[in-house]
Amino acid sequence: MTWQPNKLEQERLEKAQQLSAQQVELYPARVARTHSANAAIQAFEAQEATGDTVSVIVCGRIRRINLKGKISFMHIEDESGRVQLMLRANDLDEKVYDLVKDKLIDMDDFVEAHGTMMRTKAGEVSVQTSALRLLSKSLSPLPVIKQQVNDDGTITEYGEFTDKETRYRQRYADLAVNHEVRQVFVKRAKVISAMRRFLDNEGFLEVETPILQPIYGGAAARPFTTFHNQLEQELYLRISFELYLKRLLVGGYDAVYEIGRDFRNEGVSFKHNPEFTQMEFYKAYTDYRGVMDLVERMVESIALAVNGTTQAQFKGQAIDFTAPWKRITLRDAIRENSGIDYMEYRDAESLTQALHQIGDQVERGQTWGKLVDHLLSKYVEPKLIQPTFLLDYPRDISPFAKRVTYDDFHVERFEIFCAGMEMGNAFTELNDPIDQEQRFMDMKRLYEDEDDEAAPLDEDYLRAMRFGMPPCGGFGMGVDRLTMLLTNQPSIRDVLLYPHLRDEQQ
RNA sequence: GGCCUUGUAGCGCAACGGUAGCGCAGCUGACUUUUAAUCAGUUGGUUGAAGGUUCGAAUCCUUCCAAGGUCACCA
Repeated sequence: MTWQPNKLEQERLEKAQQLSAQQVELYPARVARTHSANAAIQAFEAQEATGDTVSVIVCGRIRRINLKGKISFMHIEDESGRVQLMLRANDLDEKVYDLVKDKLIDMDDFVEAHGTMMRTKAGEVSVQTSALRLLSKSLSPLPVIKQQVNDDGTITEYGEFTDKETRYRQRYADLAVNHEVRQVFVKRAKVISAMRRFLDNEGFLEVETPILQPIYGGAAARPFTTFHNQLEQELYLRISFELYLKRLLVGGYDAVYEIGRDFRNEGVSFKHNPEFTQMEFYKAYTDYRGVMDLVERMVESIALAVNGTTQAQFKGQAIDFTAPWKRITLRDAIRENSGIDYMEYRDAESLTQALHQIGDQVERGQTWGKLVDHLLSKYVEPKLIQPTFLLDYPRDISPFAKRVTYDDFHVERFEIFCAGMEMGNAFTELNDPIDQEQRFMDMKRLYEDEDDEAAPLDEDYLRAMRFGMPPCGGFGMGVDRLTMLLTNQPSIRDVLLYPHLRDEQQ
């Protein structure tokens, strides 16, 4: 794609040429910043009473220009915020002031300003600028957003850059212009660091396991496939970390976790992206009830670190992460919300009929497990707004979980739901290698019945388990979705810097 | 993949089938404490793409492209 400058860009190219003709360096290498914008203002406010001079060199992108003849004002912005430059013809080299007056230095350029801090008549702390230097010439203008600071300190913005496609494709422009978008990704970083801090403090060891895997597993999803040329080996991008992490418990670690990227070759939606960030942990000598307590505390501590409160607003709903969260069995939740007790219909045929009786036209030929899952996602999931543990899932949709003690149909598994979304999944991990092998076989048969691609059987995982795996609980959580909740962003794309989009067409 | 909605100047938006317009930005000029600065003037368009209907299409029809939403798929 070759660049076709539009009219505005053409004008800027001409300005760049004029600057070069005047021996002004467009992209100098050396910078001499002493203060961030915010630090400069703070330093002045700290000294204001004594009247001492505060000399600064500040750098940033020009976000506002107000030319007023022989005096001009600019706002420059760095990551810390904005600071105003007051530029007087008297204070500056004449040639430099002309660059400003002739608009050869204009909006979106990066500049370096030398000067002393002062307060203007209108009361704004500013840099009385004695020298101004271009740091980087902007050839493509950013969308213009004007800001008005209200009496109560809030900021009203005029002009918008809202087209979602352009914002996602050109995230750099989105970030440069939309301050609140920058804030979202600051919070995202805090989510991850708070999560890591919590787990480290709980004695977990952070590990890294392969992304390129010869056998994918740990979830039911289609993988992305790739190929290693030299080894002539087909490889898959991981769909979960589960099986590799649990092998480490065989190796003798008591508690491990990983935060990283999973890849699933499935549909894209407001809560699905082909690559997404997952956290999984596994902890020996506990079970899914122990995991519940841990997860409640973890999410509480993350919410506090990110927002200073365990309350959150998401899509206009108030969400309260304060522990303890509601706990209800899947069976009860489905019975309460659909009127169907799936334990009264223990095969696919009769459960399908029961669904038809309540007016649900599910297709015939689905497995019993899938029908239960359908009941969950259609009748229960949308109603679970506050964080809720749904416990005890049917065995044949949960191949890695240990049986409950009270019957043969259910396993010790929970999922967390919040704001109508699945947020996490946990088991009392199955550590019986004979039972595990049987479950793999059962799953394989189920998938073959459905003419679906069978999940490959991971012999090495069974080999590991045969050495003995301690009883343990495991947990996985979508970091992107948690970030959505804590930043009140309605789509996963809004918490991913570079969400997946189709190829840009010429 | 199905259905619904959208696509007009750099950005945000108007225009009944009848001359494509407004605000901001841009450009020219004025202004030494402005802050959505103000004032005067002014440039900018193959209306997402390609066909079709019509005397006449941004507007109606068809196909395609892209995005958003929704459903399906997604333990």
